[in-house]
Amino acid sequence: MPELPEVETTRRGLEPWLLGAGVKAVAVRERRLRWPVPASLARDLPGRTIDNLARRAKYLLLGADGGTLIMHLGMSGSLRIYEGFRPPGKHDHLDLLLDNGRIMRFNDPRRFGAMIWTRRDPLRHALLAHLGPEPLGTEFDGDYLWQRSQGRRASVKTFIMDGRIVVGVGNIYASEALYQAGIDPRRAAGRISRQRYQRLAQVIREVLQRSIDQGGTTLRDFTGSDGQPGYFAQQLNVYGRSGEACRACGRPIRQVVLGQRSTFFCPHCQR
DNA sequence: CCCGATTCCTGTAGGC
DNA sequence: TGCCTACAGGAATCGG
Repeated sequence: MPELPEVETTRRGLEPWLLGAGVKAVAVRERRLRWPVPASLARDLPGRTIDNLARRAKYLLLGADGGTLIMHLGMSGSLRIYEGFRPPGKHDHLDLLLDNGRIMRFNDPRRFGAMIWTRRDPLRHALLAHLGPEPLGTEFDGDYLWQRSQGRRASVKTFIMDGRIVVGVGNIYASEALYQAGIDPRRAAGRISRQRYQRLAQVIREVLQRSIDQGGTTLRDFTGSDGQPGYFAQQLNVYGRSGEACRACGRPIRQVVLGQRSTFFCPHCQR
């Protein structure tokens, strides 16, 4: 499931093929994604040249002559580059046909992904306007987290997964970061010291950066834009390891549900 | 504002 | 082996 490292891996993989390419056509085979794919996309995008591929949170922003295709991979989406014609397979919902002979193809079995076309500043789009800071950016640090946590009674895990607080920390990395920081994920966000938030902010950055360096996490089916899996799964300490031994203390990893999401932690190492 | 529950969807895993 | 059900999750949205 694509979290920030997987989206960044995809961005880096796509960028060299897309920058400078002209869009010849858009083929939409399935409009029913998270929101309906707008008909204006197939009209407005062809004829434009792609001049930017940025990431904000888990959104990819494909800029073309002042317009932007806002893309989200949802939880099962992937974007790949193919050379020349290739028959579309199941769940291949959308193609951009490029004038360099390549195709950018969006595949998304669960259709939680999104393709949105805007001619305005994408950062002002309702979906992006109220997002919190990037975890790898300069605004994000322990003091910021601690400030925002004051008075909050929801669990710290739910807190760091809230995109209005900080973006890009999904279910896997939330469990991993809290393990690294030694914090019980069930603890109320507002009852954690400033000092521990310093540590938490630091490990959030570290775990995301390390995963990007490994090409992301492939649990089941994530592949980068070249079809290669990511290798970070081998470094997961708690996620998906319910009942297995904690790598630090040997006691069994526990699984609970927080905010309707499975949560993994070591009750001994995390308090 | 804050917070938890519900919702979208399909592939896969587990039970029988 | 095959059928059926439960579960997984990003994040918008709703209800309290």
